[in-house]
Amino acid sequence: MPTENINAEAYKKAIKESIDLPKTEFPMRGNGPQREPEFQSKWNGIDVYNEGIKLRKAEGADRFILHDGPPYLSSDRIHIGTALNKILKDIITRYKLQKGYQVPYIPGYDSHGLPIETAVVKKIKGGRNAVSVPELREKCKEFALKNLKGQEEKFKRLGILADWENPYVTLKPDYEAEQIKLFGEMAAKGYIYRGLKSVHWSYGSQTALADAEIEYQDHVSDSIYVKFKVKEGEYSDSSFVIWTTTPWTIPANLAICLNKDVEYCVTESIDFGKLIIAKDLFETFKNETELEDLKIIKDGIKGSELEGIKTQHPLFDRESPIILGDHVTIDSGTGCVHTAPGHGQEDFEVGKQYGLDVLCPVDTRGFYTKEAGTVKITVNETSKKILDKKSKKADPEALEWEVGTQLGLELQGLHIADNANPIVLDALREAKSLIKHKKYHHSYPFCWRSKTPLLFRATEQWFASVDGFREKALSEIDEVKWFPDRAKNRIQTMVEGRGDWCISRQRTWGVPIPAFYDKTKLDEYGNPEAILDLEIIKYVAEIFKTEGSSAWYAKEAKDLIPESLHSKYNPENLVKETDTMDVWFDSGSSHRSVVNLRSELNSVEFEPVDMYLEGSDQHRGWFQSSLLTSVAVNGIRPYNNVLTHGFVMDEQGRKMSKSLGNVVDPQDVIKDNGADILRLWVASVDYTVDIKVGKNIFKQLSDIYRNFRNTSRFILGNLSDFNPEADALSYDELWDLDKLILHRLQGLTEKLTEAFDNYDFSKFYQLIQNFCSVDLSSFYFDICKDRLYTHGKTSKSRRAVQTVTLEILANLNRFFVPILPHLAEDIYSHTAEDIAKYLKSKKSGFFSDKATEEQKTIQLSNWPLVKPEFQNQELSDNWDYVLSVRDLANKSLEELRNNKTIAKSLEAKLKISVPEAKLELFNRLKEEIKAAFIVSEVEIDSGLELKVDALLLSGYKKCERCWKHFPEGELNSDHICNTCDTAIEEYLSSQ
RNA sequence: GGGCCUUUAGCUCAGCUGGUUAGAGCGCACGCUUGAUAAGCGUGAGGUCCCGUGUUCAAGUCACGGAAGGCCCA
Repeated sequence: MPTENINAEAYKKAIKESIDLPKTEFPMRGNGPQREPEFQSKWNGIDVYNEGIKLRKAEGADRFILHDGPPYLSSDRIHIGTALNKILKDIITRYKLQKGYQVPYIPGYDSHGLPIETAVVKKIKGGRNAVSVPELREKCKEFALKNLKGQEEKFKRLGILADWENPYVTLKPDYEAEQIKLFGEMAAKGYIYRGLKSVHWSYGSQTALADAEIEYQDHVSDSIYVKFKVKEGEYSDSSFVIWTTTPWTIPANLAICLNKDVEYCVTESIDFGKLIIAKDLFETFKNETELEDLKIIKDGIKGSELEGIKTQHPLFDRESPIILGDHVTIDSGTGCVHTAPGHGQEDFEVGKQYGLDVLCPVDTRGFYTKEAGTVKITVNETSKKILDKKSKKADPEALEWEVGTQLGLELQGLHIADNANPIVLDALREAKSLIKHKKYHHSYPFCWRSKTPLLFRATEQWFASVDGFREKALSEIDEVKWFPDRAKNRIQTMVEGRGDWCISRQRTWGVPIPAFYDKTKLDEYGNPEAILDLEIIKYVAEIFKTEGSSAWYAKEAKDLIPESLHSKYNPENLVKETDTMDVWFDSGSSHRSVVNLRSELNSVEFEPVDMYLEGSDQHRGWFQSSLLTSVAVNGIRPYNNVLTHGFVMDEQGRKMSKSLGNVVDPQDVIKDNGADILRLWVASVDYTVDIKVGKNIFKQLSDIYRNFRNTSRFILGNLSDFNPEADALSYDELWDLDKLILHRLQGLTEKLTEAFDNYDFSKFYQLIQNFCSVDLSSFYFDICKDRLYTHGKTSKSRRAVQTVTLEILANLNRFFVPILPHLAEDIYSHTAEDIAKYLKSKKSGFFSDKATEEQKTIQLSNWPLVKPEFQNQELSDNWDYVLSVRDLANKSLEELRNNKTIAKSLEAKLKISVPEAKLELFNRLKEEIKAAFIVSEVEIDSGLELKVDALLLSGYKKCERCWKHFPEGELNSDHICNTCDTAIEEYLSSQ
C-alpha cells in the first residue's frame, strides 16, 4: 500500500516506469554484408590466428593439423563448392582451437598446369610461339599470383582463420625444390620409369592428358565394318570382320583380336562372301549391315582355334595376324577387334604380349605422318575437294583433280579429325573391304580445354609404377579413419584397380622433370637414353630453391649437373627433358613441401597429419596422389583422418551450369546475406552427400539466423543491470524452472560437443534451433518475462533468471564461434561491462587461464564444458510430465481465445485434474505451474484421468502493472498487486 | 556402359538391429499480444517415406528390379 508520504502522482508514474524492460544496443538485424568486414578488421588488429597459436602453445597443448588441399588458381573468384570446403575446414579448426589444441592452418594454392597455361596463351598476341618459354612461364606465374590475391580476399571475407601471411603455393621455389627431391627419391627407389604407352592425346592442346582433364561429350562418329581377307589355310576363302568408329586408325592396324572363349561362326552373303564374326553378334551384325541374305554356314569355332591365322590388311601389302585378348567382348561390334597398338590402350597392352610394333603414324597435331603409307583411291566429289586443297597447299599452281582419276595417295598431311576418314573410307571401298558405313552417336572423350576429340597415341612418358607400393598403400588406407566410412571403400577400389601413374606432361607451365637424355646413346627405337640421377636431382633442387624452377630453362645442362658428375655424364652430350610434371604430383607432394618443411607442422620424423578434408572427387585426385607419393617415400600414409564432402547442386538437386542459369555465386551470397549465412548453410546440411543451395534455402537460413540473434538479444537486454559478482544467486536459490533450463543447457552442451567431435554439424543447426526456439523463446523466456519485468530490479526471483540466462549466454555465445564467428563477436561485444568482466575472470572458465588480456576475445574462448552440478535428472523428469500438461492447457486456452472469452491467458484460470500419484508434485509446484502456464490461477485436484479445463476468471481484477489477475481484495486502490507494490516502492526509493 | 552414392512434409534434418495413428524445427494458415515490437505467444493444416515386385504375421526400415539426380571411371 502506498504510504501517505509518497506522492500519489509519483506512484502512478512509477507503475509504468518501474517495469524493467530489456535494454541493449545489440541490433535485431545482423547487417552482415556491412558489419562483418568491421569485425574482421578487428580480428586482424589483434591477430587472432597467431595469438591463438601462441596461447595454446603457452598451455603446452597438442597440435591439431588440418592440412589444406590447394584450390586451383584458374580464376580470381571462388566457386560455391570451394566456399563450402573452406568453411567446413574453418568450422573444424575453430572448434579444435576452442577445445584447446594448437591449430596451425596453412592455406594452399595449386598454381601450375594446363588451364592456367591455356588462359595465358589465349591472351598472348600471336599465340604460344610469340614468346619464349621463360617469358610464358613468367606470365603464367603472374596470372596465378594475381588469382591468388583474388581468392585469398574472398576466403578472408568468409571469416576463415588461417596463416594468410604464409600460404603455400606450388610455384614457390621451396615448394618446387622439395617436390623434385621427392620425385628423385621415388626414382631412386625404382618407382619411376620411362615407357612407351598409349595415352589420351589432345591434338588441340598438343599434349597427353590426365584422366581428370578428359570430358565426355556426345559425338557423331563414322561407324564402319571392314573385312580382312584370310591369306592362307583352312579359312582362306573367308574374311574376318572388324568394327570401328575411328576409320583413321585403319592404316595403323596391325592385328585382329579375338576372345579365346567366344564362339565364332562363318557366315555368308552374296555381296561379301564368307565372313567370320562372333556367333552371338550375328543378328546384330545382320541388322546393322542390312545384309539380308546373310546366313551362318559354320559355327562352334572357339576363338582360341583361330589364333595365329594371317589376314591381309585391306589397304597395304601387310599382314594382320589373329591374336587373343580378354578385353574382347560380345557387347558390341563383331567380336573381332581391330587392333592398332599405337592408338589404343588395350591394343597397346595386347600388342606388347604378341610383340607387335607400335605403329603410330599421327603427329602431335593430329596429322598423318609419312609412316601412314599410301592408299589407292579413285577421285570422287568428296575426295576431290580434299585433294585439291592438299595439293594447292603444296603448290598454289597445282591443277585440280579430275573425278574418276585413280591414284596412289600418300596419307601424310591429312588430319585425323578433319579429312582422313573420307579418304580411308574411299580406299576401303576401292579395296572392296568396306561392308557398311553409317553415322554413329555415342559419347566420346574430348579435351577439356581445346574441346577437340581425343585420340590414343603411343608416346614416351614418365611413369610412377604403382605396383611397387600398391600393397603398402592399401594397408595404409586401412589405418586411416574415413568420414563417411564409405569413402574408404571408394578409394580402396580405386587404388586396387588403378594402372601406373603417367607423370609427364608436354607442357611449359609446371615443374620440369629433372631428367636428361644422352644423345650419343640410342635405344632400339632410336630414342636417346634417359638419365635420372638422385645426386643430380638434389643438386637441381638446391638451384630451384634459390632461383625457382625456371632455372631449368635458363641454364644449360652443364650448370644443372654437379661438376663431380661431369665425367660420368658428359654435359656436352646431354639434352634437358622438356616435359613437366602432372599437377597432381605438385599437390600430391604437399606432405613433403609443406607438412615436412614447416616447423609448425612437423616433428622430427614424418608423421601423418590429423586431417585432409576435400570434395569426394579427390578420391581420385589429391587423396590418392598424396597417399601414393607419401607411401612411396615415407612408407606411411600422409593423413590419419579424411573427411569428404559432396557437391553443391541447385535447389532441384541438379548440377549447376551456366547454360541452366542456376549457378549460385558465393560472392553474391555474401553481398546479399553476409558470410555467416553462408556458413550457417554449410552447418545446416548433411555435407557427406550432395548439397542443395538456392534462394529459398537462404531465406530459411536468414529466418533461423534472426531467431539466434533475437534469442541472444533478449538475454543481453535483460542482463544490462546484472553484476554477476554481486547479484548472482546460488543454485539452491533458483526456481525449479531455472534449474530445469540449466539442466537442458547441459544436455545441449553434451550433445553439441558430441556432434562437433563427430563433425556432424547439421546437428548443431537442429539442436541450437530447437533450443533457441522451443526451450528458450517460447518456453523459458516467455515464462520469465513476468519475473524479469515486474518483480523489481533487485528481487531474488529476477536475479535468479539473470543468473541462469547469463549461464545460457556464456554457452550460446561460444557455441556460435565455430559456425557463426561474426555473430559471436557481435554478441560478445554487446555484453555489459560487468558481464564482460565476469566472463574474463577465472571463475567463468570462459577463457584459458593462460590467456593474456589481448587474448581474451570471444574468438579464443574455450569450448563450454558440461557442468554436472547443473544436471538434475529427477527434476527434469518431473517437469517433462508437468509440461505435457502444459500442452493440454494451451489447447484449452486456445479454445477460450477462439470463442473470444479471453484475449490473454492471464485472464483465465486452469482446473487441472491429475492422477493421484502426481497430486503431491502438482501441489508442491503450484506457484511455478501458474507462472509456467502463464495464467493467473490454477486449481489442482486428483482425478482418474488427466484433464485440464481453462475458464474465465470471475470476480478477479487485473493488476495494472503485471497484468495478472487477483481477487479484488488483493489489489490496492491503484489496482496494483502486492508484488508490484513492493517493486514500485523499491523503484521509488532508489530514485 | 561400369563402380560408389542419394531420394522421408514447401525447406533443413531425425527415424538404432523391421513392430501401434512416420517425428522435429523452420516456413505456411488462422488467432492472440503490442512490456523482445521490422519482435513475441498459441493453435492448426501439410507426407502413395522416388516407383514396382518380393520376403515377412508385420516394411520408411530387408531383397531384387527400375526411375531421377550426383561423383568417379570408360
